[in-house]
Amino acid sequence: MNPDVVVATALRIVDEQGLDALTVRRVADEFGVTPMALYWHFSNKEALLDAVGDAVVAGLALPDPALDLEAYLGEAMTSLVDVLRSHPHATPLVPARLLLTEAGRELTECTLDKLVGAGFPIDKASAVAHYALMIALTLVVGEPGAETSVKPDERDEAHEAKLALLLSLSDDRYPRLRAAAPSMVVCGDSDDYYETAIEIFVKGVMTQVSPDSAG
Amino acid sequence: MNPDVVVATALRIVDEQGLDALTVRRVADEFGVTPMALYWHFSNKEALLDAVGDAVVAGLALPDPALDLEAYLGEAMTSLVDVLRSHPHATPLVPARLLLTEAGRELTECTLDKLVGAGFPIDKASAVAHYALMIALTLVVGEPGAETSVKPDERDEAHEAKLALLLSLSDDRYPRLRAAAPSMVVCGDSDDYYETAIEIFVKGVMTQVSPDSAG
DNA sequence: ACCTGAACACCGTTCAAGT
DNA sequence: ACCTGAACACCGTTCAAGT
Repeated sequence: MNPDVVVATALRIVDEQGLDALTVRRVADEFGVTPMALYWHFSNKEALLDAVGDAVVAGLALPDPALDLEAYLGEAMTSLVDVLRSHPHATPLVPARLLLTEAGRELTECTLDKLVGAGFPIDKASAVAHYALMIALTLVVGEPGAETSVKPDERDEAHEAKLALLLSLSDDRYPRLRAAAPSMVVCGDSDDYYETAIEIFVKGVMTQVSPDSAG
Repeated sequence: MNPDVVVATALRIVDEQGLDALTVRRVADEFGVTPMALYWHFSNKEALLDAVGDAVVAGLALPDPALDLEAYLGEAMTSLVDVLRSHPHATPLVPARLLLTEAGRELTECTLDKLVGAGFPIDKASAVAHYALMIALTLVVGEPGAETSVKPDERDEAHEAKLALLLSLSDDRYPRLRAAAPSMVVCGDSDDYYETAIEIFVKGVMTQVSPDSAG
């Protein structure tokens, strides 16, 4: 038992049973050990959670730095989304750790550089980079049909209940809502869901590039 | 003691001390009553949280339905952001309740209608409406300097620590990150932060409008 | 260096009992 | 109809003690 295997085990628990299922006692059980044993390796639960977040961020792929702003921003967000989708339940741990992890810093630095290079003042570049991270985050946590806030075993019932509720609405007052009900409950194509959101955001950012600064 | 005053008290606790501070026992104390007394009015804690979420959504202002897509979408997001900013710590309770509350349904229905009217297929309209909600949400929860995940009394230290850490980075490897450090830790102008994000998203959505469907 | 055992101050919640 | 009291199964964590 060492910090690395503890983190790996903790991440596995989170992946399988959600963030709430990660308790000090649960991890200890996994090693056939007293809860207090973990406090030798981690000063407290928060430190363990931080390490789990770091482990997720470490899986981040870095886009080619030679890409231009539009392409880089799209790749950066895709890269973020991909790593978060591989551990959706651990996603809430990531934002606090991104800038404390090598890969996250690298990605942010390069994103900022592309934005500044395109004429964004540093404050606005900073805001845009922040938006990009938060949107990637929220897309994963809020993916219709894959909500991390609902436990896996309760998902199907929750979806049916939500669908039934939307379909029970008055067709006079809420025709669009009723028509959209199935796609609000579970998204038809996950990849499409992410691609579309990223495209919208990236295109939106490009509308903010001042015309007189093309280099 | 009735459900309404319990919800109001719960919301006040959340506003003042964060979501984690909302415990059944804490609310009971506020009324000088046993924790179990609350179970007469709410079947469990989740039901209380739902009611708090509903109370927040009830404060939602509805934009003028006569606006066109671009204006309406901007107003809708601004409206969402405004109501969430008035209870930032309660924000995580909102997404699950939006479609279960009159005001939320109204806003979503009208947003979908504008999108469909502009030529979006219903599935894509549904996705875009979902993005808009989630982005409003994440902007509030993740506002630099106002993170709801950090307790009010620990915020200033947390900011200083984060700033110091960013500034301690190598200027050779992370020049942009260092330059952006102050604006990453706390955002200079909150209103600007929200306005910019909304503008980017709305402009991005407008790039998706197919040119042959202007009515 | 690494782990145990007992204890503490918290949780949400059930169930029977009071008025 | 509305609330209490005692109890249960959980939390994270401290502190002293073991090997």
